[in-house]
Amino acid sequence: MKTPPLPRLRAELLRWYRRNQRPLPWRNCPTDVYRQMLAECMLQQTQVATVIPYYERWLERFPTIQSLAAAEQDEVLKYWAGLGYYSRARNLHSSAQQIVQQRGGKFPGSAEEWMQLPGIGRYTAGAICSIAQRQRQPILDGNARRVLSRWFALRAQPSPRTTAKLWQLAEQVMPKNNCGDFNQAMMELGATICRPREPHCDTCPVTRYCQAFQQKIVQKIPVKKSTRSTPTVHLICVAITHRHRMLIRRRPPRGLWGGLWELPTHPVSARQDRTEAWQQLWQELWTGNNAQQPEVNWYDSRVRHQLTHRTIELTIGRVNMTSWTNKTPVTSARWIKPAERNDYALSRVMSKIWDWVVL
DNA sequence: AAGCCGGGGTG
DNA sequence: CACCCAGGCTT
Repeated sequence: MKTPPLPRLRAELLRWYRRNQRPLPWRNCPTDVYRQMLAECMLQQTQVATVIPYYERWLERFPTIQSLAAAEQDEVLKYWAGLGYYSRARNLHSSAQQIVQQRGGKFPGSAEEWMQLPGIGRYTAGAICSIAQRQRQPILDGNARRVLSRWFALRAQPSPRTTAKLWQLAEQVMPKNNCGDFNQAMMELGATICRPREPHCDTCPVTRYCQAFQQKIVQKIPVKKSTRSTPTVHLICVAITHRHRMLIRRRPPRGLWGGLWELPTHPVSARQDRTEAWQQLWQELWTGNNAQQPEVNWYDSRVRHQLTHRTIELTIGRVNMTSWTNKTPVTSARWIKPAERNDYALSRVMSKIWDWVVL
């Protein structure tokens, strides 16, 4: 593998970055460790444009790491609701508490220490250290992976070995000083110029040092991994009302939409119909209640929701418990007024269903 | 090494 | 639709 003249490549890239970087909120405060930590966590697998409004709203409610550490998880999830990958919010909350309660509010001082915290992997640790703490640490995200693969014309299949090789390259190309700017420049180039599909090689500042460009194989790099199918999962979701109140339930602390609230759902397994699923859901909500359960009015149309690796198809039902005597369900559930909906963290799809059912 | 975890932007 | 996004964690 040919190595480009690194000093010149670094200089050209940094020059381009200083002139062309996008004005992003977290770039106004590069050495604010809390804000950088927040941004990096929100940006995991999430595009910049999606993050910005969440980032701003979050900082109004949790301006400091102390305020975040002191908050209830419910409140934290509420400000993450809709952003996806909710373990990030739980982990960030937990990390904030560790920093405040166990370290007296003092942030970790090295990448190794950062990686001890939940939700902080090698990328995030490297980003915080290099950008906010001005240390010399490499990063490797989706952008850097693509940029480096092209610079070095790396044709290897995606694999842990390839990832290790790319980390090695990331370490090799980073400059002695200004490592944070260089890392950001690499990501910025990947996001705006060296894009996956239609890279703007005509405006790229470093084509002279790009092996893939020189060999005219930019489009073929990086090698994509084979795509998996997206199976469809069927769920029922039942809006249970009583005296103008809606029954909502907190989902289990881990797993899909962990810790968020929902109108009660239950999977409809193969060779099973919605009525059987409703019976099982009923048992979950009113454990040990053997009385006859009410009939559900099912809507004809279904709600489809696309996730990355699966399609969710929901059958929506409605139950009004007018003359029901045993109105108290399990502790994870509660009756709320429609106006109280904004007090609870709902996933995107549940938000959609709520509007559909309530309005 | 592979699966799980959301939701949105984009061609 | 398909692909990918400033990834991390569990199995």
